[in-house]
Formats: sequence, structure tokens, C-alpha cells
Amino acid sequence: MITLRDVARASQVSHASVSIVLNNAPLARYIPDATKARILAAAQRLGYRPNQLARSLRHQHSHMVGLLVFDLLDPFCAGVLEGAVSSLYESSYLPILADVRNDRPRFERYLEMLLQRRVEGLVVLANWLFIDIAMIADLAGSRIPIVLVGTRLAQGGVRTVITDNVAGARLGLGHLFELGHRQIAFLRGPHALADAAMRWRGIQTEARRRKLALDMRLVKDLPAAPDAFSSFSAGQQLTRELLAGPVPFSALMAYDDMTALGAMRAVIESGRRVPDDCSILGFDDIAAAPLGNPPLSTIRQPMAQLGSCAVEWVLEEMQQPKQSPGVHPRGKANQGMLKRLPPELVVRGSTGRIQISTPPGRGRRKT
Amino acid sequence: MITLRDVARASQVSHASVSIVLNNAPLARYIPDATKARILAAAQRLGYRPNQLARSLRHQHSHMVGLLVFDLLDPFCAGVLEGAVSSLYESSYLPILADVRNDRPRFERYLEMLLQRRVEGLVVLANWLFIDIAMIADLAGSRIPIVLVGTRLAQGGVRTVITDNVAGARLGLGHLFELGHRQIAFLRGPHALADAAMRWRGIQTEARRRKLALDMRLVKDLPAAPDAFSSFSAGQQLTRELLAGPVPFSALMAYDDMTALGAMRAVIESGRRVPDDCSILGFDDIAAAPLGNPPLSTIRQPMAQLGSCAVEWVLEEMQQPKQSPGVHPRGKANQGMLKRLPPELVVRGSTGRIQISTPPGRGRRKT
DNA sequence: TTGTACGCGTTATCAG
DNA sequence: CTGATAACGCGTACAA
Repeated sequence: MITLRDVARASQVSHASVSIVLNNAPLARYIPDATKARILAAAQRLGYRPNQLARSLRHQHSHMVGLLVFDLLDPFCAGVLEGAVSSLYESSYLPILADVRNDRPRFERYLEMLLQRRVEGLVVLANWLFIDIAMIADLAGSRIPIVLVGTRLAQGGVRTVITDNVAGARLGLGHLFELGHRQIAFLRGPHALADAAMRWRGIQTEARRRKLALDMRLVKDLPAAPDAFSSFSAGQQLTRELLAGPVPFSALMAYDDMTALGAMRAVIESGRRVPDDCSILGFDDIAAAPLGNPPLSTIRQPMAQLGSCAVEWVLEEMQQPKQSPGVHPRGKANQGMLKRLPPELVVRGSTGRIQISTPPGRGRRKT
Repeated sequence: MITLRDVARASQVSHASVSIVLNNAPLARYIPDATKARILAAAQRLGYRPNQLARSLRHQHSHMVGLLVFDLLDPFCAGVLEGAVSSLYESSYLPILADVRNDRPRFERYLEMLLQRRVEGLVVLANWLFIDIAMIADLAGSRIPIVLVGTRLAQGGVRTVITDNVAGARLGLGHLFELGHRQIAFLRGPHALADAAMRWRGIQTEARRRKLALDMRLVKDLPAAPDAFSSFSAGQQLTRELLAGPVPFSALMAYDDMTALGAMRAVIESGRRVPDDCSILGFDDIAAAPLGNPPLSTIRQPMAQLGSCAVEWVLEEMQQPKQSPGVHPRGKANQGMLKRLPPELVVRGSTGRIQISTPPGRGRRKT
């Protein structure tokens, strides 16, 4: 590999001069153009490429940011990642990617590796239960800016970017309500996830506002799942139970798209049609949502925005002169530590106006 | 940030001793346990974290590998990425992720950044047309191992890992044939993609073997597309044309899953049923394939394997003492430069035995 | 323009 | 046997 010294030798100057010229440092003004040209030519000819490792060591910053994601195969991850990587590119930062796979030891090992590599910031894409106080403490100690994406931490104290789940759920329920649905089934997310609680709260709020009574017999909870795809079969199973149950419903609102897709499968395999016999609404707007039949109506999380917002926040913090950690100017804890991005209702084919003629549910009772 | 010297000061020894002890270097044998303990304790207490930048500079290898992907949002990418990252983790290498977004300048800029960062190897996930001789020359000059994934380069000379497209296509056609289909429509991939040609060749080979005549009126070509999702609507559109055409068909084989999904939409919106009226077969087995209704039968590319195979190959090359590039021991060009992984037929709900009672196509003519 | 110290960890050499 | 000293890898920056 060609070094500065090689170029210096080739152009008959000291390596300091080469550095100065190639970087157009202030001192370059005192170097005659002829010399500059000679140096440039030599660098060009030899194919000199500055060693960023050395540069980073000298400058005390690596120009790298760590991206710690919980599961690369999760469709939510892909979207956020894309936004994050894109924003980093704009700022000439390079991302180091770590796929935790929902595995705690892996998380810790990766974290250590990233810190040793001297990443200047960390974006953590978490949807699960692993991250807790201990890790945060560890991170806080390391003094590097960190932003969580997608899930709020119960303990707080960490900058977080999320979708406004309450607003999203309200949007969704409002949509179903306006289509005329009154008997609505809900597949709630796992208890352990903060998002699940938020979405449910949004549903309750909106229901109250609409004067809609929620029938708890139509509410089921997803079990905590290790990976995104298992919620498909969970959704399918729960929906089968719902369909086999005594309470009819004309619409179903799922915790997320994967669950909704599972629910749709159950509805269709039961011989019912979507949306005619049962509307189905998801949450997330993953890549697969528009591809099925019918295409899934859903609440879109602005994944790319979540990613880029997180990156920009990290970058911003990196600029700040390191202030004492734990002490936040605003006074109140969590003040200014949370950014909520607005979700968006995406109406596709899986939700429709309630059919008066064809009663929902199995039509076994009522109607 | 705590350095070796800090630990040395705290434990009253020279920083060299600290290094020796912490790394358990050979010389550590001569250091009494008491001193070792003191050093370890100090390192622990101060939270010392070795600076990998300095280490890399010294050792002349960064322990990083570049992952250059054409489009993070492409479902094919996600799968391969996962495999690649996973394999890197096993070897304690960290991936730097670069999302090229099918943009040539971005490719070049990222490539330069990665080389300056002194990545020790490069895995390039390419499905498109940008990569050409110029870039390869540039890379060859840099002497770092590089492996292409997913698409073969026309010019050759670069190590490549791909799915055996010919075998996959044959598998697919064989499957449809055995279900009784004789009138089969094909949505071929864009001309520019090498994969497309391979898959078509596989179809021809298998057709010959089965003594099946291919009706060219049932063959359509996808236009070159900028992103994965546009092939959904392309597939949909082409299928509409096919359905409106004079030649009936009972099955359709698409270039990839996205196209197949588009085709399925077209078939369903025309009032036909899948697979009863028309079987549909995809290629890839992307995440969305099993989620629709009916779930898509497809030829699976072993994406994770492709990724990990590429990584392992790069890693392997990195071990080798750098031999003169361009000269490959096997003699013949491209000998040992290509690894083909076997695809797998995944039968789900979108393909079925041909229905004798309900003729395929629009039933307007024939039958 | 150049010499030189520096950033940080590694390792060979050397003195006690 | 114990541990310190110094040079090195590469680019940067300041004094000369």
C-alpha cells in the first residue's frame, strides 16, 4: 500500500509537504505551484490513498457510526436501515452494521466491538426486551451519543425516535369506524413491548371519542415472539379462534402487518372474503403489505424517516462539546429526549365499507 | 478515553507491560502474577478499552470487510446481507455497509471510502448493470479480495457466487409440467441481466427434455427496472396483456417473486382463481412470498448461504499470501472463479394440478 | 519547506 | 527473570 512517504520520495519532498499539499492545508499557500503539481502528479501516478485509520487515530474521531439492529430480516429493520445509511452517506459517515439477532450476548459483544472501533455514535434499532438499564449505563459511561429507534425504553434517559403509536392507532380505528364498522376485533401486541401498550391506548382513546364500546371478547394478545415472522402464524391462529368464537365482527385491527397478514390468511381460509366479510388493518406498512391479495390497508410507520432522524440526531450530538451526561438542560427527565414521528393511514384493498347485506362474523347468531 | 498509558500510570508499570499482560503475549510469562493482577485490576477499574484504530494501524489489517449492496430495500439484499453479516460475526470481522442505491457515482464514492478505510475484503451485491470492467480494474489494482454475489459479470475475472439459475428454472418448469401444465406463459427478466438469460436457458433445456413446445406468444420480457418494486407492476401489466391475448395458458412462470406477485394480482383481478385457473410460480422466495393469498410457490435462492459463502470466500482469500493478481493457478480463465449454489423448489399454494374441468386462459378458443 | 512530536498499541531489544 | 526503552505504522500540525 502506498503511503505518504512513498509519495514524498517520488516527488523529492518531505512527507509533511505532501500532506499539506494533498489536504490543501493553510500552509499550502507557501508552496510553489510547481512543487504542488509534482506532488499531485506523483500521488496520482502511484495511486496514493490516504489511510483513514491513521487519520482517525490522529484526529481522534473515526467518522464511523454503529448501527445495531435487532434482526436484519425483520422488514421493519430494512426500512429504517435504509434511511439511516442514506443519511450517513450525506454526511460522509460510514456505518458499521451489527445484527444482534435478538440475542443478548451478541448485543454485548457487538457493542464492545463497536466501542473499541471508536464509533462516534450509535443508532440502536430495538424492538425487544433485551436492552435494559445495565446496558444503558454501560453506554452512558462510554460517553458516545446514542439514539434508540422504534421502541421506547421503559426507563427513559435515552434519546429515542419512534412513530407516534397512539396517533397511529387512533387513525386506524377512526378509519374503520368511518367505514361503518362497530364490531371490531383487535390483535394486540405482546405485553412486553411498549409499542403495544401505546397502540392500545390510542385505540381506547379513539373508541371513547367515537363512543364506541370495545368488546373485550374480541381482543386477543400476541405472545412475545422471537422473530417477526412468527407473528404471522400467531395472527393466523388467534384469528381462527376469533372466527370460531361466539362474537361476530366485521373488521380486525392487528398489532402489525405481519400479524394482519396472518389474520387475513385465517379469514380467507375460512371461506370469507376480505374486505367484504371482514376488513383487515395492519400497522407498519412493510414491503409485503401492498403485494398480497387484497393489498393490505395499514398505518404506515415512516421507517426511512425514523432512520434518518435518528442518524441526524446522533450526528448533531456528536458536534456538541461533550456535556456532562445524565444532566439535561431542560430540567425534567425525558424532556427533549423523545421524538415522535407522525404515522400515516394507507388505504388499500383490505378495508372496505361494512356490508349491510352480508353480516360479518359467522352469522351464527345475531342478525 | 482511557489509554494504555493511563492504565500503566495507575498500575505503576510501563505501558509496554500493560500491553503484554492484557494481550497475554509470550513475554507475559515473565511477569509475576501479582503484577498481572495489578494491571488487570487497573484496566478493569478504569474501563480501559483497547483502541482498535491504533491496533489496526500497527497490525496493518483492519478486521473490517466492506459490504456494497445495490439496494437495501430489495428483498433479495436483505437475505444475502443477513447471511454475510452472520458469517462475519463468526470470524470477528465487522462489516461496513454501503448502500449504492443503483447509483453509479455513489458506488464509486463508497468504494473509495471503503478502500481508504482499509477494508480487508469486499463483498459486492450487484444485480444491475453498473459494475463493469473499469471498476473491476480499479479493484484489482487495490489488491483486496472481492467477491460478487447474485449476478455474474459478463467479463468474468471476478470471483462470483450465484444461485444455479439454470437448475432453478429447470426445477420450476419441471414442477409445472408434472402438475400437467402444457400451456405455460413466461415473464422473462430484463435482457441486461445475466440471470435472466440463464433462467431462460434452463427453461429451454427442460422444455426440450420434456418434449414441451414453448409458445413464444406466451413469452414476455420485463423492461430493465431501476428498483425491485417496479417489477411488481411490470409483472401485473404484462400478465394483463397475456390474459387479454388470444393464447390461453394454465400456468405462468415469472422471472422473480416480485414479478410473480404482480402477475398474481393481474390474474386475480381478472376474476380468475390461483391456482385453479392459473398456477403461478416465482423465483427467489423473498420474505413476502409466503405471506400472500395464496402463498407463492417459488424457486428459492439460498440467500443467506449466498451471503455467507461470499464472506467465507473473501475471508479465505484474505488469508492467502497475496499472489500476483490476474494469474490464476488453474490455467483456464474463470476456472474456480464461480460458485453455483443449488436452488430449491418450494411448493406453496399458487401452483396446483391443472384443472380439466375448468379450462385455462379465457376459454375463448380451444378446448 | 522541513524536521519532529504526537495519537495509541505492539513488539523487539536491552538493562537490571 | 522482570520490566523499561524505543521504534514502528501513517498522517497531522506546529515550530523552525
